[in-house]
Amino acid sequence: MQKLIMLKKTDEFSSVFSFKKRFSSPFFVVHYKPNQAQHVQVGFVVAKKVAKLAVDRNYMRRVLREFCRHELSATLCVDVIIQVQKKFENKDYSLVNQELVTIFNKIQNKLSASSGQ
RNA sequence: AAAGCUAGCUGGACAGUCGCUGCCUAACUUGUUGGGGAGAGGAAAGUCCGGGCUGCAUAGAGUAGGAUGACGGCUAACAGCCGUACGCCGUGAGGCGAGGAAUAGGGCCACAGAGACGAGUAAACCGAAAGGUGGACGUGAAACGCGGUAACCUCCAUCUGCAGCAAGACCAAAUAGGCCAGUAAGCUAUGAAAGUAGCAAGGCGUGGCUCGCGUCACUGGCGGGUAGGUUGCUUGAGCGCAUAAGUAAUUGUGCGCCUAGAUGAAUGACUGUUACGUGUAGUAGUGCACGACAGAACCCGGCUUAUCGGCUAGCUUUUUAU
Repeated sequence: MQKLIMLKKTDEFSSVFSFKKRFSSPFFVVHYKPNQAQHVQVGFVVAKKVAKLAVDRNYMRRVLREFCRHELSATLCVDVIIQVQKKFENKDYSLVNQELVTIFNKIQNKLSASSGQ
């Protein structure tokens, strides 16, 4: 299993944002940008506006990390930023998981379509 | 038994699957794998006080500014804690209290009252009048009196440099820029080669030409320093037990223990069994939900704020029984 690579620099974040491709759902906005590296790179944005307490923000980050580690295939060469729009808790877990799965399927389809052209 | 007061403890348990961050250890392909072990709190929070630590500043003294304010003690220090006294609240166990000086000085004193910190109303008296003397009754917490207020300034006593781990220290790529030194190549002779000798000495500008100067290029070196990395970074005013001194806070002695160290930031997610509590359905067995406040960021001592409950100890009041 490949180790999850995180986006860190402000430059990396803003380059993904300025690519202006995204999918949204009730809980998330997912920005993405194909990259040259042979693996997925992810970044999370959990604003203080979404959840005031540090505990809640940490929980959401951990759940997102968990999802990326399990579900993202290593062959997907793309930079992704998951931005949380709405606070979610433990009871929302299955719903959150579903949303992320559908979003990443969309991204996969889009990418394979564009590479096929 | 009920209702309370104070102090302390606790912050469900076990197992499985998939992971994360340090540490120890073994192997080799030197960053991977295997094994072992560790990994949030009583408030980690607010950043309100006080220290340690680090850098800068600093002869000494004073002023300004800031903080504190019964008395005595504890402490590294404090606005903390302990004891005593005083005031208020409570039947009581107990709780609360920024509490020195008003004869150093300034300011302020609502409503009522003529007048509120300096003034003057009525009667009466003086006077031709203007006005003056006079100070009752009443109001009010207080009416010239060693009045109140210092939680208004102030005075007195004591303390007080400034900044903070993004402190500070070290290593240091690329690019640009700084300083210093230098000019490659080539040709000829000799020699087996190494080498030696001689010629020649980068481009552009200045100039008739040479030297020189400037600039560019290249080579080498030096120093600053960015990204990044290492360190600071967890063994400490440390924790537990026993014992001695002390009313106590606390301190001494002995023995034992090692208990997170991340850095765009690990400590997680899911599942099962089970304990406890609450709600709900039911006659019941039982079923179904829900699980307080909240996440380390250099480290300690406090304070304040948030918090579903549970347990332990001491004490108080009321009722009942003996």
